[in-house]
Amino acid sequence: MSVDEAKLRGRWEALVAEIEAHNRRYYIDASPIISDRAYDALFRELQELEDAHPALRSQESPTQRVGGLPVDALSKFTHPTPMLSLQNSYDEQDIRDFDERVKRQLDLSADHSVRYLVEPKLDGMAMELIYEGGVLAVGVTRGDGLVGENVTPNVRTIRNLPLRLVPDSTGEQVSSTAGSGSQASLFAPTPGPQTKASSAALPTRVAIRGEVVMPQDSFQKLNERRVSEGLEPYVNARNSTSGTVRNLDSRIAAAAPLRFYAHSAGVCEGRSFERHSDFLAFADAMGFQVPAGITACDGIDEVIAALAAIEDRRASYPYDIDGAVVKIDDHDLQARLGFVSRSPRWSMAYKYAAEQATTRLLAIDVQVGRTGVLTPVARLEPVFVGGVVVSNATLHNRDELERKDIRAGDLVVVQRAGDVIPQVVRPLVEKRTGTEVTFVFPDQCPECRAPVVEVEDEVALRCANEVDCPAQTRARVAHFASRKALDIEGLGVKLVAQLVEEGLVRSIADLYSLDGQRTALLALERMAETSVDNLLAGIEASRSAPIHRLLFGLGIRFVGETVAKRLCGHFGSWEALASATQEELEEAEEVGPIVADSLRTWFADERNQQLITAMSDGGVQFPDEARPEALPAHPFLGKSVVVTGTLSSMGRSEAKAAIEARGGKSPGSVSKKTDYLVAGENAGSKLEKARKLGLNVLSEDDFLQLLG
DNA sequence: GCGCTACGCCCGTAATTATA
DNA sequence: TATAATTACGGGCGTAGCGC
Repeated sequence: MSVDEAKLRGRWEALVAEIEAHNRRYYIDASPIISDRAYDALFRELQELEDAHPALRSQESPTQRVGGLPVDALSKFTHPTPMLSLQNSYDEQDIRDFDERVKRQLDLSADHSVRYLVEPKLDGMAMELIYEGGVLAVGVTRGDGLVGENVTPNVRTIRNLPLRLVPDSTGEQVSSTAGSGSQASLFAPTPGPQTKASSAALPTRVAIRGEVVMPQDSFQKLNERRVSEGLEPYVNARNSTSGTVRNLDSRIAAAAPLRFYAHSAGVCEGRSFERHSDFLAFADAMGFQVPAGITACDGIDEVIAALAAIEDRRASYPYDIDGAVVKIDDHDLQARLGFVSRSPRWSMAYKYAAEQATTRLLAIDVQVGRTGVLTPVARLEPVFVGGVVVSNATLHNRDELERKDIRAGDLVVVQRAGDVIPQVVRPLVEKRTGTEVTFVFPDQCPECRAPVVEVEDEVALRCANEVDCPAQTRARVAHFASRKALDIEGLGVKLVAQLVEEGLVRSIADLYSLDGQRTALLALERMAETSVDNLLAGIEASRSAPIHRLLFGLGIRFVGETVAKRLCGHFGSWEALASATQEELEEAEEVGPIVADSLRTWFADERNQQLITAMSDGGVQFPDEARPEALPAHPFLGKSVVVTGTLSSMGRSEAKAAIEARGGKSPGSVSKKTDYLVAGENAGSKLEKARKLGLNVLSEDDFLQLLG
């Protein structure tokens, strides 16, 4: 590098650092120390410098916050570690139950005080930001929790997040958000972790998770602007946020008042935290905005007080909140509690009661689902509640309908449960006029007129015509094509309905012979060359889908996403699964007699065997499956690791848990299927047997090393 | 009995493509 | 070129029933 270049680079660095520092003061601390004009001058100088010397421009420059050229499409991005959701609670008792469960699982006495953090729960869009070498590399939406969408260009335009991690040298001036009011900040009484955080090393790779929101006042201004430009105002902030973040033109995102608030970490390499509060202090020190009002609590009584305090101050926050989150602060305790399927055991969301409204129930319709279940649906006089206009709501089933005594013509109370799903709470019986009509559940399928059957001890009523009912076929095919199943792009409910209506598709297998039906496809409504190509490409891509998606997509009763993964992980191949006996099926985790019976019955049915053959003939590959995809690669993934003898560093059940957490199994005895034997002190016959079988024997040290 | 999964359902927004 | 239709995706719940 020449002297001149070094000088330019130095000036660039200085400008970037200064502008970002001002950004932080303006957007996070709300205490700017220079005028807008002075700021603009700095910004212009940086832009001119970069225009004159494009080599200087990089993605961490504040000039990148104004948005760049539109992209063609959003790409998928796999989260380094899955983004889970939280278990919900709705009242004090739920929270106390949570505390008791935590103590029981941790073997703590009932009077022990666990240290919790209580944080406001922002109502926006979940986001993961991945920083590599301290620079923002990727922003990704939650998606299905495993794979989200890469929205990096849009995320870069969010003003109150750092494009690169810079330890905060000013030290004490943190987390003084506008609207924080009198509530003590988490960081104020405990300055300890924060100095520690800013002095320690930057992680080499870290995923910062949080929520993207539009503050209420900015949202209103945005709408005023839209109205003055002759555009329709947006209906609510959350959906606008979602739409903006997923916009293909990042200049749109740059013009929108998006803000990011950090709340937790995903993957974190090269840095660890003892407590969640340490992480929050670290995030704060690195230039992230952390929601105001986070409170550390000793014991559940303080938690309940903190929840009440946040609810009292709900209206004073600059953004919408829909509840609060309770987390165990200590990371060791978190690790000991672990996870259930999609949510951690060490955290709980506390959700506020939903806003309610009154409206007229116009009619009750019946829908037929893919399993033939008949579901009554309320058609409502449209009413604005909880930020949206509600006109439909599920009534679940006949029993529910009778229990609530809901009649067509009733005035009813409606809410959005959890602020999302419309729900009919109750009828206003006192407002009845006598013209309301009690709903009589049909005894024929509303779609195909087949008889409706009732199974003893089951609430649901079903259409008996499993094979030919068009409603069931439509729902089955749509389910097969849906995101969590085969994820066939371009095949939505409307197109499925057309395909079924025209007789082009009578079963899932027919999808795989559509290649030869171009002419027929082109004749369908709204289908021209492009759409047909897209559809066929989507179907082609699904031919090599992993078998757990296929299994889930088939819609076998009791086999959902989770169980399908378990089964495929357990059996490894389609053939093994299809030929498994009742007993073999029950050996798989989470599979009991009912699920096993459902599977065996399904595979034994000749029509289903023909279906599989037809799919296979249509080019579906049914590839073998090595491992559940949710877990990161690890030597124990999919392996059977037996522990014997006494380990000095942990108990046997802990060792088993550690193995299982990494995707392995830990049965009690050695067989030729065993991959590793961990031999502790005083190992006996199992060690002998393992040696005889020539298995891998690990010492405790080897084991700990492999655990990582 | 508790905890968890399966299943079904809803609304708003942006993008995309067909069609008028 | 403008409009309409369709898809995808973001936001999760309530209820039933299985597994442990």
